[in-house]
Amino acid sequence: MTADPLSDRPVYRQIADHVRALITGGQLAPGDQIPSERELIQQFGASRGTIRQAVGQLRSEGLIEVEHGRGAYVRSHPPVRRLAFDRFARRHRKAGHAAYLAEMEGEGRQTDVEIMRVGREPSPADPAERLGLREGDPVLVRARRYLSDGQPMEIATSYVPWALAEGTPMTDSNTGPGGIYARLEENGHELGSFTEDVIARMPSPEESRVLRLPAGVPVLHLVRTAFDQDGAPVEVCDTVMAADRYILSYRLPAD
Amino acid sequence: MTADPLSDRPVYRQIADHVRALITGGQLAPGDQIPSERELIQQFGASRGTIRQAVGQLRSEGLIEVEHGRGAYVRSHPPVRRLAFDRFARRHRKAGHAAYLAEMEGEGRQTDVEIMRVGREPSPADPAERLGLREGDPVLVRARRYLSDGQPMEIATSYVPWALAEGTPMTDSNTGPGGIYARLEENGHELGSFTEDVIARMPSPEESRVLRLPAGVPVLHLVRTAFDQDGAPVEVCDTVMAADRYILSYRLPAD
DNA sequence: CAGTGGTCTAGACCACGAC
DNA sequence: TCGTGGTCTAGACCACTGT
Repeated sequence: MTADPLSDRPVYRQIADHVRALITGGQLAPGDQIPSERELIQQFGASRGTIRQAVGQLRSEGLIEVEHGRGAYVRSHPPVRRLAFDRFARRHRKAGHAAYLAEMEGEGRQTDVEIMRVGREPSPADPAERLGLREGDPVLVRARRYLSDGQPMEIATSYVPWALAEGTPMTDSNTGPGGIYARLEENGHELGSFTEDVIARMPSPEESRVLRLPAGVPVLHLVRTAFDQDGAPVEVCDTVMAADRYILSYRLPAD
Repeated sequence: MTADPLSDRPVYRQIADHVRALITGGQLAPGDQIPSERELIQQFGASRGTIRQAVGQLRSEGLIEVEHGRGAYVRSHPPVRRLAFDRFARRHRKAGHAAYLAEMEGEGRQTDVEIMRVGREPSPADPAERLGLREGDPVLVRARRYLSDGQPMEIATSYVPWALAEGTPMTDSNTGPGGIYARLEENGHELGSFTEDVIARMPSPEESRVLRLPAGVPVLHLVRTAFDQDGAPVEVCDTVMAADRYILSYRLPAD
C-alpha cells in the first residue's frame, strides 16, 4: 500500500482515507491501536509532517483518540445516556430525586455532583432577560459539574431570582431531596412547564479541559427556563454537555 | 509581540491565544482578515509550520474561516433559525404549509428544496425498528436538501411504510400543500404527536461537502417519529443540520 | 531503555484570487 | 504578477509510557 503523489487527492488525505476504511470496514475495532506514525512513514513513504496531517484529520473526525507515549486508538463510543422528555416530571421530585439523579436510576453508575459555586451574584444579561429581570439584578447562582463513573458529563449553572431563593435551602450546598425544583414548589411556586433551547457547537478550550473532551467532540448547549403555573419564569439553567454521551429526547404536539 | 519558547505553553498555543484574544476582545471584528501567515512568521519569529498549527487551532474552534488565495477571516455568524416546539402544529398544515416552509414565514428568505431521491426502497434497520417493521420491508423514502438564500441548511430523509404511501401524492416529487403530514391526515392517519431524538457530532466528510460546512462546525442529527392518534408510528424523518444555523426549542411538561 | 506522540525548523513547490 | 494559503520534505529535540 503506497500513496500516489500525482493523484488529485493530496497524499495526507489518501492516507487518512485508507486508515478510515480500516476502521469503518471493521479491520480495526474500537480500542485497537492504529499503526504508529513511524510505521505509516515506512508504509507510505511519506514524511512525518504528512503522516501527522493524516492522523490529525482522523482525530478531528472523532474516529481515533491519541495518547502521548502510547499510540493512537480507535475510539470506543462511551456509554450514552438518553434524556427523556419527562425527566422533570413531578413524580421524580416527589420520589426525592433531582432530575439528573432520576436519570441514573437503574443504570448502576457511580454518580457524583461537584458544587463549583453557590451564592448571590449580579445576574448576567441572558438569564436576566429570560427571568424578566435586569442585568445585574441579584440572583442565586448554582454552578456544578456532574460526573458518571468519574467521567465529567456536564456543567450546569442555575439562576434563580434572589427574592425566590433567599432563606431557603437552595442557597446551601445541599438543596435537599428533589433539588431546587422541589424547594421552589414547597415555597408556593408550583411548576407548570419548561422550555429548552438547544444548540451544538465546538467547545472552548476551557470547556474542553473541564469536561475532559477528546478532540473532535462537540458540546450540546442547553438553556432551560422553568415557569410556574402562572407562566412566570422562576429559574434558568444553562447546561454544557459532552455531546458524545447524550441523546436528547423530546415530544412535540401535533395540534 | 513575540512568543516565549521557554514557556510551558507551546509556541503555537501562545500565538493562537494571542489571535483569539484579538477576536474575543473586539480588535478583530467578524469579517476582518487576521494577519497572514507570512506576517505572523515575522511577528513571532516562528517557522511556517508553527504558524499553521496556530491557525489550524483557531479554525477547529470555528473562530476563523480560511479562503485559499485570499486570507483568513473572523467568522461572522450566519443567521440563525429557531425551530419552535409547535412547528408541526396542525394549523401550519391547514394553512397549506409544510413544516419547514412555515418556519420561513415572515423571514423574507429565498427558500429552496431539492428533491434528492424519492421512491420505494427496502427499509434500513433503524427506521424499520421505529416504524414497527422489519429491516428490508418496503418503505417510501424521500430525501431532500433544504437551502436558504442558496446556503445548504439541512438534509432530511423521510421513511413512510409503503402501505400508507402507495397511491398517494407522497410518492410524487411534489407532495402538495402541507407536505406529507397533510397527506397522511387526509388518508385517515390523523397525527397525535411526534418524538424527536437529538444528538450532536462532527460531520462525515460527505456531510461536510453536501452541507458546505466550514471546519469546526458540528451537525445536529435529529430522528423524528410521527405517531397517529392511536400511537402507531406512521413516519420517521432523519435530519442532519448545520449546527451553526439552528436553535432547537422544546417544551417539557412538569407533570 | 526503546518506542510512542508533541513541537519546531527552514526550506521547497503548487494552487488560487485579485489586480 | 504578486500575495495568499495548501502540501510536502528531512531533519531535530523533547515528553510521555512501558519494560
